[in-house]
Amino acid sequence: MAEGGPGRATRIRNRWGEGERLRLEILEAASRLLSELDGDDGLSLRAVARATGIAPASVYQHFSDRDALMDGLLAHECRRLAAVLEDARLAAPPDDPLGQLRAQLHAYCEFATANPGHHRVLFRRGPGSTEGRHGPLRDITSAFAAACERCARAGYTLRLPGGRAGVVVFVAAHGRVALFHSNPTERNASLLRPFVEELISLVVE
Amino acid sequence: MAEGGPGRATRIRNRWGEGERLRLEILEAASRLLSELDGDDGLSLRAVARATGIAPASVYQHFSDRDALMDGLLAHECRRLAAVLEDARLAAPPDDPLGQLRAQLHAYCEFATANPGHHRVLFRRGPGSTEGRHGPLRDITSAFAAACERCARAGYTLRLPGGRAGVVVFVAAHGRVALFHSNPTERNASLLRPFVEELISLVVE
DNA sequence: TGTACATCAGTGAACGCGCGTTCACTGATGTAC
DNA sequence: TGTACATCAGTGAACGCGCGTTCACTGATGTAC
Repeated sequence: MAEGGPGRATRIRNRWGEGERLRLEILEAASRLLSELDGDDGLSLRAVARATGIAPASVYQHFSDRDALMDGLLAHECRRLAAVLEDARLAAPPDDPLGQLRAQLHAYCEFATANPGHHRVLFRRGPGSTEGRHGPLRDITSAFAAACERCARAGYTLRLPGGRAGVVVFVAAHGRVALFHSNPTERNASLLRPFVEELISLVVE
Repeated sequence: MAEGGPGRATRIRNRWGEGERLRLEILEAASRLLSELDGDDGLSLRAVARATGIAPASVYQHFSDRDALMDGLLAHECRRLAAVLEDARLAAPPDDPLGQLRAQLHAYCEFATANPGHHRVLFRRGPGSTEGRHGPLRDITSAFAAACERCARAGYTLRLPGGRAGVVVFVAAHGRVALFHSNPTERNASLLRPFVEELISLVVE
């Protein structure tokens, strides 16, 4: 073993024909690592390999280089966040679109504050190549825009046209989260809920 | 010379008793480097030394280690941003507090979009030690809160109490800037002005 | 059934690189006597 | 005035480290005949 020290998990190799499983194992290990790191510094290819319990060279069977690994991780985290938002919407009453918007905003803030590393990976500048690679932004903003349009159809009066209210409210929550992460004195998750309520009060009625 | 290659500027050493000058030269070189890097990756102690035109070891005469250098750079950039905001306020008519608020918001966005690296350094998680080290946040938010309170005193009706309007408006602009930096499709500075106007329209009157 | 070969999942060791940091030093400029 | 010494600004070379990446390999499992 190249590195058998602490942190190197023991692992039984996948069976013949099941090598593709390792790809997901790597992404899940990287995701786990992000939770422990609370930031994305130190998220090296070698660290991911250690967390997965494999040799660094083995990563190259599934990702052509470090950038490809990070792109894969970005896509993985995009799916996770999209699921969180969809779950929040489904958990709110189906006939309460404002409640759904509120629930999704709170879910976003909770995800972002509880998972600093994941949030960082989702919203950071990617490695050069714009090709075929895009963050979670388009899906998220359109989700919030749609939520606001449902509110408008249900009779709420919004103070911005079309989906703009949703965009503004999400962007503002994103800004609050960014400050939560960047400033030690702002790292208090209980301040996020009232902030979100303020935002909603600005935009609706 | 340890590294005489390209990037190493020629430099005449400071005169006897003027060694303190180098401290500022280092910070200014680091700041210049941030402009070229448009991000804070690659902002190593050695890269700063190269940009300053000195040997890496010489940095240690003014900063005890890399973290101290970064703290010094943070303070340096805080002063720059504070000056930008103050200049914007002074450039607006003294009897137009709403114009001052608007000017400061636009100035913030312009600084942040034109200086990605500087913005990143200002709003990122610092090196562990919270002691004696704080970002520009407190000064900025209180500046915007004060701007909003001036508006209220001048007769404008704000839809949030006290300085909250200023805080919300700044946080939302910060969120918009963060997306500008994180998402290639959002890197269009001309979209920031209408966004700021939307924010102001939400909060005032 | 046996056996030669192909394919698979993954490894171990090495490479060159830039990094942060240390340490003894160099040469110029000041000061004490 | 000269001279020994102290202080100053800054250097050069080396250290150990973790990194991304490459390459020939190993051992197990499948397949063709």
